[in-house]
Amino acid sequence: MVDDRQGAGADRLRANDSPAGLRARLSDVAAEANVTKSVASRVLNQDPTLKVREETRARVAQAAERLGYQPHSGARALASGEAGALALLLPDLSNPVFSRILRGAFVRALARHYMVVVVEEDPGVEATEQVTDLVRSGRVDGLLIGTARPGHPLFERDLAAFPHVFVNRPVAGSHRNVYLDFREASALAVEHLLSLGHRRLAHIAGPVDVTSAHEREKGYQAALASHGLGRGPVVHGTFDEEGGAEATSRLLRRHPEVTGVYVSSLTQAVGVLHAARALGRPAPGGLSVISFDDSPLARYLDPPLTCVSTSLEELGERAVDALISQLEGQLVGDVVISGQSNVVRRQSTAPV
Amino acid sequence: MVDDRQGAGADRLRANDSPAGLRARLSDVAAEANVTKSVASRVLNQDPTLKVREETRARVAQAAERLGYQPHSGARALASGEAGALALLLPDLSNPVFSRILRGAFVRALARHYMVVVVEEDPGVEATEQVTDLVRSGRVDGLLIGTARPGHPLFERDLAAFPHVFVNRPVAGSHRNVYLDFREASALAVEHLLSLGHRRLAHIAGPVDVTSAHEREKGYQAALASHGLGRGPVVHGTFDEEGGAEATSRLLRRHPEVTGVYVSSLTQAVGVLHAARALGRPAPGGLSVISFDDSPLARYLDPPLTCVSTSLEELGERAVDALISQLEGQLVGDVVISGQSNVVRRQSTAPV
DNA sequence: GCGCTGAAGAAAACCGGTTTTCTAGGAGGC
DNA sequence: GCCTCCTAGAAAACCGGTTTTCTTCAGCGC
Repeated sequence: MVDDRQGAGADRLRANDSPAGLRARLSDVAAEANVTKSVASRVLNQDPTLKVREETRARVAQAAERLGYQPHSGARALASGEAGALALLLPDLSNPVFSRILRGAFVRALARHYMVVVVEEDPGVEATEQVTDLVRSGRVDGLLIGTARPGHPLFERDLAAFPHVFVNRPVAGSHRNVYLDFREASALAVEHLLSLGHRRLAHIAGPVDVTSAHEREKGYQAALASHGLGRGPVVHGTFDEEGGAEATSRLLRRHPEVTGVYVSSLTQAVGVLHAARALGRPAPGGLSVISFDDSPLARYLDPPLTCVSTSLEELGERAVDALISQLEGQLVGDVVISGQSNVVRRQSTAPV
Repeated sequence: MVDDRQGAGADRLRANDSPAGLRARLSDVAAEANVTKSVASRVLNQDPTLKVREETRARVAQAAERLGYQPHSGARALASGEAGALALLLPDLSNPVFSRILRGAFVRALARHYMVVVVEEDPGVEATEQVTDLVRSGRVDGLLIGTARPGHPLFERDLAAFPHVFVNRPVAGSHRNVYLDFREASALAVEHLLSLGHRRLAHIAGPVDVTSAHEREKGYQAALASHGLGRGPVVHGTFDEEGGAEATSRLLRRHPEVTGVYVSSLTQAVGVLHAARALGRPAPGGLSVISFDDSPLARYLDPPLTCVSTSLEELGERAVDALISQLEGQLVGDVVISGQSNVVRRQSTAPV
């Protein structure tokens, strides 16, 4: 019948498919430069094993430029096995701590030609499944895990073999941690309070099973010990305003003698200021309050909050670097970000 | 030579390539179910044009289940032309407003089998380029644009033909807007102040070129007009604490007679409370303050902030729905989310 | 004059799906 | 008994890259 003619027609149409269409394909670039796909690909990817004349190389580069060539990410992922994307697992996006980590990770990843896919671990179990899918569908090449907790379902899986680093919340013995020097930061906070004459200190910590919070707590105790003050009181609360407020009322009930507290996070500190006020111990007169982590908000609280500022953006950046190193085959080991913390004095702390 | 043997060996190896390897491929599923790839694919994707016995269908489903089959996203994107991902463009992730929109979008997208890729428009120009790359590399199927401003570089491009909706910040005449009923929310705020006896009101607005802020401003004026109060004073400020504080001092200098203000955003409101305090007009006695948008923070400010709560998560959800409809070929038109706002009374507003 | 070697690039296989086209076999109509 | 039509599925083309293998040709030594 007419099958043959149709077939030929279709073929010709396809072969002629003008590069003026929508996107330029690699074959368009190759045709424009009078080379084959393979040469075009290898020139554009700087394949060191390729031998070409400089002139040809230039022709390909110009053709790509002229056509505005942008490789199809799916095709590339399929052929090369690399997705060019990283997943970042965060517990809570509404917390500025994590949006700052995200920002750092994002910018750094972009500079290194990777995308970042954010996953918020909201509904617990579902997020795990989602991450599994992300990995198994080949959408990402590695995981930046900011949600680590002991016994987290993620570690039960076979994902252990998949490239990953732990961001902010270290996992002991993993040798894949990127985190702030919590000891250092805690020492600064304690020393600030001591320098104002406070001797009866307390720590309002985060949840017991969050390692980053636990590190701050240990840093606090270590700092007290190094000043010969023995162990100090600690109360735990969730990482939000309510957790801070609730912990404060527990603290002041049990330890009314405390005059200075070091709070584990800024969101908690907002609740601490509130509760202190409500309990007739407004900062700084009734209680000196210093918080881990800074943000523009801190300046506008009542009273403006003294903080230990941290470099969360750098945390995100370094985590991306560590993960990419891992993808390239080098295991990096733990990365501890030190020497970046400093106390920002505002009005929530005062001499005794 | 031995080429043939090697070739055959390689082929056999590949053909035998056990599904116990790493990922199950479609061909593994097909082999397991004793059908061809095409049948397997069409069964799993519920192709309505496929004719198969129910029994075969079940065999394929079971095989996929047994092997834990997850299609390779790159391969699928390449073959089908659909990436299965949407980009969400946001101006500032550290602002909880946007993280809530993101959360809503994320959850909804997931339920509809799409990923969300977030892009923060930090460094201005670069972000535009980044979005262009995202689109042209076929990584996303559509754009959720939360960064619209008149004259934004994105609209100059040929992206107009690419599926997109505007989230939160409407663009007049685009017929692709998904936004809150700002008029309604502003009316509630104004009426709340009026109900407390305030008659000299003012509005602390966002940047002049942000349409969502402009809508609130118009809503404020409309509400005043509908109560026969003529036009009220408006001062503009950036969408952060400092912008709110600075606008407040300008306002109180020019209009000291004002007793109630409606603030365009919660971050600004923090600055407003601060500035009012600093200027000897602490809320609520010196100035009643009501803010657009609510958050847990508001409860813990001093004084706790009266807010018009909004459903930003729903905004994200509806935007995703609208965009997916568009991908499916139906142009939806503007979506205005009404009837969800209500005033949350706290202590920053009081009778005159 | 001839085989050898290396440079420069062409050709083809492959990644893992989707989608279109093709075909074997059985039922039904006449 | 033969043709047609339909069902159920097989076969193959294609998406746009990457990567491995092959080919051609010039220069060289002898």
